[in-house]
Amino acid sequence: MLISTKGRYALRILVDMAEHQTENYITLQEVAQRQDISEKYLESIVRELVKKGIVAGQRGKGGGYRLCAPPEKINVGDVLRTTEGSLAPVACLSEGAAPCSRAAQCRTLDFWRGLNEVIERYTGGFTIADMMRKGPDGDDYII
Amino acid sequence: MLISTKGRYALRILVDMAEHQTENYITLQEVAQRQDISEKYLESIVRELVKKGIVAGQRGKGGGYRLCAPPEKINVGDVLRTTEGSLAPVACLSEGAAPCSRAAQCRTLDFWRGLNEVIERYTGGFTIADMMRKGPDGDDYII
DNA sequence: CTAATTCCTACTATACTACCAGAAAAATAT
DNA sequence: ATATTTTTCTGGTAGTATAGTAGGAATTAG
Repeated sequence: MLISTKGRYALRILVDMAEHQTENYITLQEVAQRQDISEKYLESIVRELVKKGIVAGQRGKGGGYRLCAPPEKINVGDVLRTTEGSLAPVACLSEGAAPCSRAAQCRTLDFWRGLNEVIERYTGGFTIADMMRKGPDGDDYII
Repeated sequence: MLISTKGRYALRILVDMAEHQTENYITLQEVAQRQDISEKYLESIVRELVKKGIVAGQRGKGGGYRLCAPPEKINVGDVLRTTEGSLAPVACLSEGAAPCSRAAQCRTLDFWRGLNEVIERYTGGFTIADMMRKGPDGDDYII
């Protein structure tokens, strides 16, 4: 499994926030309820997004979170790389991985590099805006 | 990480066997030594490849393993799906996964489906023959 | 001051990864 | 028949990662 729930939830959080943007901050409680995800778990995920500068947090009454950029500027590859650490399909292609001593003779390395590129290219070409419901108010169309 | 050592080793085993094919069976000991992988661990991986019909085992003296098809007919996607169970990037796209109750409203599902397809297409377009060294005898070119 | 909210540290249960050990079963050579 | 070589099978284990949970400190608004 390339992507854990952490990465999946991160995207859902960001799409949810993008669809419910106002001038005010959005609280985690709201998001957790709408998305039906444990608030405590969301907290740990959002904190990583804050660290990476994708969302900003504001403490205290009236506080919450807001996106740091418009949804069309938030790259899905960046988000997933934040939560997952790396999107590399194999360990030897992760950034900061120890170089493999067999690399020179490795018959499979080119294959893995190609797969890595395909994944990077696909995820890098998607934004949060691409995932938003394009309807008049962002709500679901219930028949 | 999409692919564990199991999947990576499986490919190395198959390429190794393809490059050292004769009329005889190839023993695990040989492969393990050449690839510098624990023989016991290889055993468990190869057994899965046998079950799937990718290689065939022969017990007893003179026994070992051989490929069931020529390398150009062994699809890398099939091999990896055997060892990894599934190549789906997220759980809800694995074959046999319980259908997600949020699927109808899911903003991210199309993204995941697209990623899944990109991965399937890439891995499905590669064979063991594509990974073999094309030199005269399959050995490494040292200098 | 009080309430609401993020931020931070630490813990836990479960599952998965990457193996290892030992023996049974089968085939071959002598 | 016996010894030898090989796969096949069962059952472990230490370490790491996943998916959370618990509790409280820090900060801000009213």
